[in-house]
Amino acid sequence: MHKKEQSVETLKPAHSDTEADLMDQIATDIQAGAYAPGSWLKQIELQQRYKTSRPMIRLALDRLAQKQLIRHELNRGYYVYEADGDEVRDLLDLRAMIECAAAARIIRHGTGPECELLQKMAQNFEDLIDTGSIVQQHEANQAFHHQLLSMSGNPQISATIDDLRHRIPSAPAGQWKTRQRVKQSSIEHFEMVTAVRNRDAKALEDAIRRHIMQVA
Amino acid sequence: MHKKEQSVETLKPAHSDTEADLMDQIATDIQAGAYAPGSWLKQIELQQRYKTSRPMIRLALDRLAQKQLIRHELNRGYYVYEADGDEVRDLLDLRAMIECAAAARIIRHGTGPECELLQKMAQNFEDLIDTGSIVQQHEANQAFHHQLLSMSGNPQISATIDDLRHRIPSAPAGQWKTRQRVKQSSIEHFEMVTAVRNRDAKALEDAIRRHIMQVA
DNA sequence: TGCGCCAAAATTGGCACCAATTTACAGATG
DNA sequence: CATCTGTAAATTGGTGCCAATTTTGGCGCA
Repeated sequence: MHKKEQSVETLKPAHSDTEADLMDQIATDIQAGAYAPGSWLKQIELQQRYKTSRPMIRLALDRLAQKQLIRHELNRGYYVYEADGDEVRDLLDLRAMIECAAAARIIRHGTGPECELLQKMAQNFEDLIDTGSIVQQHEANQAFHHQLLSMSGNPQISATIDDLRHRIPSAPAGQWKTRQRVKQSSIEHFEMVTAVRNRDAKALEDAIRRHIMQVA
Repeated sequence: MHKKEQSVETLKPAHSDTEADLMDQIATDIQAGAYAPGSWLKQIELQQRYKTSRPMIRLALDRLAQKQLIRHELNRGYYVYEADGDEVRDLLDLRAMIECAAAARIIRHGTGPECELLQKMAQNFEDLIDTGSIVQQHEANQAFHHQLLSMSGNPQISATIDDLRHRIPSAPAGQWKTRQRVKQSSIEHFEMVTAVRNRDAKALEDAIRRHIMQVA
């Protein structure tokens, strides 16, 4: 058996309204590290855990499997999937590809107030370096990138990148373990803001590529 | 009622093995125009049509809704969704963005035999211009682009583009209505093959962009 | 003591039934 | 005659239950 058992731990027994919320909640818990990669997601446990019915759980698990966050083996169940080295490399490559190509559109369509909001989010991330928790930092980083991509004027880009990023193992897996790295991320955020302000597409593209590839 | 009723027509009563095949089959039938955009997908009809149970149908419909091929209204059901003008523009923009960025990688990683296979597929599409049906042309075109993108060495790229292309209304919607346009597509295919053979990234990028944007 | 086999327990997968909501139709009414 | 209304049909959404498969624990045997 190469699959590890799930780490139960004490999770807040929050319950969800719709099935979409349920899926998001499970996804959040997975990325927060509540369920270790390789651990089996037992349906009855989830059913009790999220205070919902079993078909609901099965639907949410199927959706997560479609998103490639978990995997399904017939008559065995669903387990948390962690992308291996090659897949992570390909995902980061694709993410950098899209975001860099979006740089020109961001420069073109980004308006003044949007730029200020972006600056605000970069500052918010900066403030959370010392005070915030890992998940707070992660959320602030995600919000920054979402805002940046939304300035491209093409909502399909941000949606696609969001899906992509969810498949890349992040915070708890440990590329942000050092504060030095988080600080470097923040610096690069401000580089992007400056590039957008100066309407310098090439500088923005470079900053984005360095920022994404720093993980590898 | 702004949603049209579904066009029943006579569909081959093929049945599927797994639930994934069922979803693909429904998706194929939708893109083949069996169900008109806006028409409601009634679960009992689908159940009889595809010779399967109702939970299976519901699972397949949920997956298609996740893929944005259809939409779901609570207590009303699922209906075929056709992307509007803005969304199509954004999807084509994103598709061109990714495929153009992939051009450099295709030039870099594309090997000789892969290039020959690509040539073969371009020829296959060419041969189907006069003899083949619309769906055959569509499949040959899809196979060509899939092969081209697989030569980038990054399977995530082709997977993402496949998902994207499924969301763009295609053949029956009528951008291939004229034979002239199909011929032009074939010419551009061979331009891409030539660019790959010459290892000319810029030429490949231009050909790809023109090819994708010809639809708009 | 280690290996293989067998039975019991647990978990997943699928199906059938029933409730809730919406839609369509018929009838009454102004 | 148009419109509103109430009832019936149809469709969807959810829950529970049971079969099929896998895992686990225990027993016998070399």
